[in-house]
Amino acid sequence: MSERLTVRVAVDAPLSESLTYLPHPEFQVRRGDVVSVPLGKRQAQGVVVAVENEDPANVSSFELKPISERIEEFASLSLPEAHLKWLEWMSDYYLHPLGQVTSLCFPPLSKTQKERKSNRPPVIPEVSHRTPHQLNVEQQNCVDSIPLEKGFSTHLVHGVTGSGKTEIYLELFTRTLAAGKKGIFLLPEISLTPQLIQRFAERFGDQIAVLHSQLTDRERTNQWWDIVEDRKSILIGARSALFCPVKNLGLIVVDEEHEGSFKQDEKLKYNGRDCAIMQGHFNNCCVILGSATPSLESWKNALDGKYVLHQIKNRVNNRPLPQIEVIDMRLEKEQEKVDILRPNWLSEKLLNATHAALERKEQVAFLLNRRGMSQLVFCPSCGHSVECPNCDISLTLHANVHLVCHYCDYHENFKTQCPSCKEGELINLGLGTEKVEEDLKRLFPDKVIARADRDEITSRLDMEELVQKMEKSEIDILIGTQMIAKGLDFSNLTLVGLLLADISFNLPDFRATERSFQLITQMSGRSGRHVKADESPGKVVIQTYNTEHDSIRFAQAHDFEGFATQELQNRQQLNYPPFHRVVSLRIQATDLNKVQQTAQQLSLRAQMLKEKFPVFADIEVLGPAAAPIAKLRNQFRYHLLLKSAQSRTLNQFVRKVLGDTKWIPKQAKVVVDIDPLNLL
DNA sequence: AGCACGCCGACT
DNA sequence: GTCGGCGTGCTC
Repeated sequence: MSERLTVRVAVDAPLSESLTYLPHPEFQVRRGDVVSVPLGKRQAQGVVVAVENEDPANVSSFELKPISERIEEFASLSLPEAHLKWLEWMSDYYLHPLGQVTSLCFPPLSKTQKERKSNRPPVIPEVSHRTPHQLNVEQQNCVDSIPLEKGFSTHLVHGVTGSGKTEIYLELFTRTLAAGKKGIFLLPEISLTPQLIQRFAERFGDQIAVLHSQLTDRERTNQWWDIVEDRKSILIGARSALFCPVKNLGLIVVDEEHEGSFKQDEKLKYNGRDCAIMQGHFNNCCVILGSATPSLESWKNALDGKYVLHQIKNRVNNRPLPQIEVIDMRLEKEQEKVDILRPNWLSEKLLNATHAALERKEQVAFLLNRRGMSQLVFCPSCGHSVECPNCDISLTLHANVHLVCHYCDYHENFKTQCPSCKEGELINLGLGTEKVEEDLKRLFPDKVIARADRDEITSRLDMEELVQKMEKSEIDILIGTQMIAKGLDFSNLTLVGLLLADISFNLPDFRATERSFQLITQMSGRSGRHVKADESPGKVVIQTYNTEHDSIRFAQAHDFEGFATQELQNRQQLNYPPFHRVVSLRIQATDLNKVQQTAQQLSLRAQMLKEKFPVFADIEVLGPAAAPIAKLRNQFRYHLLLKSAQSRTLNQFVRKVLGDTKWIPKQAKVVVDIDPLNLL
């Protein structure tokens, strides 16, 4: 058989390999081109990854089909080589089919020529230009020490809250644009606030595009083309913005790099921060990670010299750091003061501080980490608690009428009679934002109280409205979850109360302490951001049952480095990240037996590989064990944890353990999570 | 992911 | 008889 050209295409289907096609008779394709190909009985979109001579050793037993067409819209757009390399790395590293990785690069709708009129406010606010602030010495030194022209390097900017990191980023983007290059600014979804976008708009006018989950498909598609067709130069977005094929990339900034929400928890389980660094690597440009509370992973990389460390130790204009007071709720409990007006979740000191702040016409925020608390509806006479029938999770009471599962969509009406013993009356243990709001309204009847949580703030417009009201001081007391702990900047907010700091101390998660430290530090950073150097600092009150906990001690002293040193020691002793890498293999199925059996097989395969290949000898295999959330959406869950000092070895090991996956029973599913953050 | 095939229970 | 449920298998 004579040699002929074949085309390898990564198609949008869960296939581990790309498929081989024949070239189209009328046009040539090159690597990176976007094409439509026949796939079974349908047409699928795909990306050409190679054009090569047919491998004679690998002549297939079936007729190859030719490519159907080049997709019109993308005819002039080929994925840049650096972007393709990055996509291939993603596919390899996270063990996800390349075709499904590449499919994330494209916008949800097709391009339209004519602009339709929309009632929605514009994605990019129209604001007048504002001249940049003069950078202070620390900020200027930081900017000057980042070699934008010199190719790939990663920089960790550790600046205390309120140290003006955003001004540094703005200046770096200004320089990038001046060099004729583009930039990406990556944030956790939750920090992608109107305030932030506005600051960029004031500086860069119509040079910016934005991609986040609150956009409609049409808005997203238009923003995508604005960047791809070079009408805009700075892309601001959540992790998925990395997939937009930005040509001529000169800078990537990842703000709040410690945020766990950079990790996608489903499908392609990637970490936006880590992938941003790899994208910088393939594009040969600088990557900046910024945080007031760097992740221990990044901190260790900085200590090891893999990242360049830049520290900003002072707040702008030498504003003082807030004063953090820790309240021991155990003592509060013991005192049992007869005070009908004061609910038991509120300490006397926090109540007094609230009165004082409100009298000075300043604003107060209460933060409640509801997700970490075990909300429990419970029968005091028989001990029964109400659980979700689909998940191994207790239900949460809303508005005193609905019982809701926060994991699946299950909800039922709340009846006070205990369904188990039919005698007791169910009571609500634990504290929710709704209860806090109710109690505060009673305590401060003439104050305006607003609540910010998933139930109250559901859209971009809700958030914008809330922010505006806070800015105009139309709100006196703000109650919120995580949502309000990040990035917000209100000049009149001088008191922040963290109602229960003990968020996840009891969760089986080695990162609980780190998360707690981050939350306290970030939250306290919201307080008193605009007091002058000689004024009294903002105040933070932390209520806890664990006053001596590392996360609280170090956060109170504003001592990140002390905390990191201590916590790194703990991690090293237990072979946890950042010293070792972790992979979680989760087995799930509707049938518990099937799950246990598959988990057992999986663990057996792992043990055998360890014995057979000496390179895998140092890999730790933990489990199999029931996952902390043992049942979710009617599926039972077991997991295996793999640990190794070498990410590369671990990757190879996982591939071998899974094998061709034909051994996995049809009813069961094995889910791979590389570098997992969520171990539930 | 789609899409078809195939095997079983239920209906005009 | 055949309509349609979803378990299983395949896509160059």
